[in-house]
Amino acid sequence: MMLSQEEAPRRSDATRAAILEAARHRFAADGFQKATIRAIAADADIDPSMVMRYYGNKDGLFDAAVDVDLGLADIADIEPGRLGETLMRHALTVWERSPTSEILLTLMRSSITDDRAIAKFQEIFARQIMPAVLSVGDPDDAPRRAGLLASQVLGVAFTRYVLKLPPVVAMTADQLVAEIGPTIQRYLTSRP
Amino acid sequence: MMLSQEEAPRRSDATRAAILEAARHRFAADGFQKATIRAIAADADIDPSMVMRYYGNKDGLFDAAVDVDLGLADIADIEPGRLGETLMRHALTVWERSPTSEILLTLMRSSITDDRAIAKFQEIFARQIMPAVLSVGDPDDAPRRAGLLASQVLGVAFTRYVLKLPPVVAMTADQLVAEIGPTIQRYLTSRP
DNA sequence: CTGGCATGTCAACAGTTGTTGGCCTACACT
DNA sequence: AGTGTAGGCCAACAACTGTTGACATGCCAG
Repeated sequence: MMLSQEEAPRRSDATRAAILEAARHRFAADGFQKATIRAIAADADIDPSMVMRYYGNKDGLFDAAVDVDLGLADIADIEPGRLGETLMRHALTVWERSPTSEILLTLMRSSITDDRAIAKFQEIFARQIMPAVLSVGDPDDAPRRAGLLASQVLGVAFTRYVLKLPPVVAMTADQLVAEIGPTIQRYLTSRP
Repeated sequence: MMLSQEEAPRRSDATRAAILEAARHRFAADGFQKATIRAIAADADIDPSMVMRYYGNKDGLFDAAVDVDLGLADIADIEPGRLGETLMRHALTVWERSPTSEILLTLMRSSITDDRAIAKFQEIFARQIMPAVLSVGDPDDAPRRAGLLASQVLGVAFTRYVLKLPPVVAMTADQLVAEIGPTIQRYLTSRP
């Protein structure tokens, strides 16, 4: 009995999910190259060939594992004067909450070595960050402001979660919001 | 006849240098994992076993290839009011001039996947950036200010040279200095 | 000239990788 | 109950990896 033309629940859904979760962990910890299908399969407690069956190849698995929603849809509702502060706090939350943080770490760790990850990052920038910035301030100037925003937010993420520079790690979320929030605010509202 | 106890010029110096240059290129382009000794040797037009002979193993080659001077020694000479502007321009220069830029790109591309690169980055931060920041402003507060500085400068490098986000790539050096210089200035002179 | 030694080449090793095909098992439908 | 099929496991493949050792070459000191 076919329930629907698509999205039919499969008996293997649990396995698929286990693979995906293990993949996210491994990719986040090791990056695309270093994360092996064998290790992912071992974490998920299944056979490596299962990964191939369900996701085709390693690239397919990566694409499936890396899909993220930054939650920037309703940026327009934020009080304009508190944009920087609010966005910075939101960024820290997103970066410190699984599974989103694992996906972002995965992309960062892999972008270093793989065009796949760079492409995905650019897609996230174009499809989530740019539209959000478009909804505040001068639309024509949105790319420049979005670029500046990304340079600061990703810089914090890189130094705090990848390089783990001691002073950046030591700062609390409140401190980071207080220090960097104003920067974000200035970038978002600056004129060309 | 032994000329000296160390640093004697060797007949293989040219080969060693060729290996190092090829290694820098490959590491910068591919990161530590993806860059293979065979590829590096092919670029340098020598046998892979030569790499092993002169640098021990892949780790040794990486250590030898990744050694950088950010040129921050005389930061104290900069006019205090123009610190941010001057440092931002200096950073862009360093990141766009070989071979320093290649080394930094190498570290960034590899830090994603390898603890070696992270350790080297932390060393550069501790030995070059921290001392520089120590020489301006309150020494007790230097780590925090250096951390903020690094988060913004590395963020620009990451979005401009690794992710190549179009708006960040499109900006000229002058534009970046004008936009981001004030941020650096504020971070360097801020109070805790 | 002749020996030794640094330099370089060649081939092969052992391990790991992504990937594939064959086979067994157990569920779901008639 | 019987059967087709999806789910899962095992073993193996070919390619590639870092690394090693044996052998050739040519420079330089004696």
